[in-house]
Amino acid sequence: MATINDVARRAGVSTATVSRALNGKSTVDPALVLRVRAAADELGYHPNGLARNLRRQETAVLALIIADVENPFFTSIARGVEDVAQAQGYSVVLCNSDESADKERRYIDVALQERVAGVILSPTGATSNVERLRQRGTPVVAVDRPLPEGDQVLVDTRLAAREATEHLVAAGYRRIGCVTGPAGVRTADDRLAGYRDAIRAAKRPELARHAEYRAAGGREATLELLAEREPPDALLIANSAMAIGTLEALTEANLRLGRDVGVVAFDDVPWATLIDPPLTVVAQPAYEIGKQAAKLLLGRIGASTSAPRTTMLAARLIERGSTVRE
Amino acid sequence: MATINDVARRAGVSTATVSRALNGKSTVDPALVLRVRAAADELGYHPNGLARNLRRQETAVLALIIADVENPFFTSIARGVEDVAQAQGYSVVLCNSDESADKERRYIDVALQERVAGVILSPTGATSNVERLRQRGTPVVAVDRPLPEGDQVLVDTRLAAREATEHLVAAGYRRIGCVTGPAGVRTADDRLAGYRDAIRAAKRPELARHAEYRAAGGREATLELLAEREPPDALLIANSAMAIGTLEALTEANLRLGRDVGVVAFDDVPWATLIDPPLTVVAQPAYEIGKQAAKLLLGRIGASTSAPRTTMLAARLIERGSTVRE
DNA sequence: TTGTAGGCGTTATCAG
DNA sequence: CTGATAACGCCTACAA
Repeated sequence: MATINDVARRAGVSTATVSRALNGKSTVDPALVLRVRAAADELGYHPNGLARNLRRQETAVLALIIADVENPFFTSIARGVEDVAQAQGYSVVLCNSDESADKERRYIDVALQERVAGVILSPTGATSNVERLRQRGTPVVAVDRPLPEGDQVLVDTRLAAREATEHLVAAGYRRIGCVTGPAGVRTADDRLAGYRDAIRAAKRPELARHAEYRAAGGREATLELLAEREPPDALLIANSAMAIGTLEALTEANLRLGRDVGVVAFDDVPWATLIDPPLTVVAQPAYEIGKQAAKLLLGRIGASTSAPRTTMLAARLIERGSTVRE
Repeated sequence: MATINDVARRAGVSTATVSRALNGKSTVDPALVLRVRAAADELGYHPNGLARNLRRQETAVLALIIADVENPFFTSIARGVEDVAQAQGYSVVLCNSDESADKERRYIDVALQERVAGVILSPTGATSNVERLRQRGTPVVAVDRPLPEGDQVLVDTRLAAREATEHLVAAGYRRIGCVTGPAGVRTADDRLAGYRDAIRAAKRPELARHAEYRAAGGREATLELLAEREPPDALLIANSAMAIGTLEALTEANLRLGRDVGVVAFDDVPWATLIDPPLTVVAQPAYEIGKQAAKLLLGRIGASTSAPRTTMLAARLIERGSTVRE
């Protein structure tokens, strides 16, 4: 495998000149630049990034640690991050923590060892993981879920849940239930809190269940609620994967969407308009979250630290047929 | 930032001993191991992966370059790769080539520079990109699309398209159309070829369109076909994103799925059973593709080269209501 | 403008 | 069993 030495020998110059020529330093004789380039091409030379980074003490790589690669919400964030990072010459390494604090810790260790320039993550909640990054001085930005005293890009999800519930009240539903994610996951707790805010203000009974952020979780929680003595006639569902389970459950129970049971779900998915009636959703600006987080992170890299910054984005309720009673 | 030297000094031993102790070499006095560990903890020492890899001339990192992070087919592959890689102590770096040969080249350059242990990719078709990896001796495995004379894990997508089309014929549809991906993308061409195989055998008219592998592409191609003087009464759609566009187009045109226009789409998506009638699909074993590819790649790493291997997996037609005429 | 040489942090080799 | 030392490949003062 060709090294800078081989190129230098072949071009009849020193390694210093090769380095300068290939890195576009202006102080090199154009004729030499040509000779070096030719030699490099002939040898199929690719600079060794490991050596380069070791020397420079920096890597143009960002780590993005998300809770679920199969969740469109997170892949949208990924694209936002990627687009901004690419434009600035950074690569993005995508890691899947799978909602597990342990996997998160492992990936943070990798990030630490590989000396990435910065980390964006949706924290599982184990703050000790993030603490290690901070100790080392690696910039961190949290997305989707808060990070105490850290940079973060969030959605006001409690407010969004409250508005979505108020919408159900206004649409004439009387017994409104909520299926949210696992207790302890901050977005799940916040959405539940927002639901409660609205329910109490409207003086309605509370009907809530925690479940895994997956279709199976949504399905079971929904079936449980439907089996109550006084079942709900509307549901707020905390993410799109769970919504799939909920819709399955309603079909099984022979309940008509909208007419029998109104449904609002978090996250605007491409298939929301394909079902009948179309699904009312709380659209989160996922791509924008990714962009903002990447910008914030890149701003932190190589800059002196300053006070933590929180960017709060708004979600948007998109009313469709699934919350129309008649 | 603490280095191995700091730890050595603090523990009162040499750097060599620190290295041996932390890497679990058996030939170290247990008492020293304890002292070293303590010193490392106190200093918050994380070994520098760059230096380590530079020294060892190897990295426990795989690059996975896929055409679209937002396509569930590819994220499923990613999980398959990840699960196998994790179990063997490898990390996976996910890169999004976005169906662009240029981005693909850039990511391959990064992989080359960072000296990853191996690469898994869905080739865009520009074989020159892969050639660079080969020259350097970096193992490569192609997924989803073929790589001339290389290791690959593929689905017999031509056969699958043929069977899906035959299913439409058997279901009683008469004018069967096809919406496939961009010309030049191998899966798109193969699915079109499979469609043609069946159409010719059945002596039916051919009605095909190429489009982008996205909802907008599917929508437009479908509208075009529907605007023909003799429009199709059934469609084979080459991926799930395009299927969304197709279903939108049918709704706009007031055509009932199944009864008026039968539809089969590639890739089994979670929402396939939520629409009415449920969508007939060609299910590809995406997770399995990822697993097989990772196993194949890991087998190549550090092993002597041998003849290229092709693993061909089968897709499975799942018949649902969207291909029932009455 | 070019070359020489030292060092980034680690691990492997070779003595002791 | 432990320690000194030489690389790994690159970049960048400093010197010429």
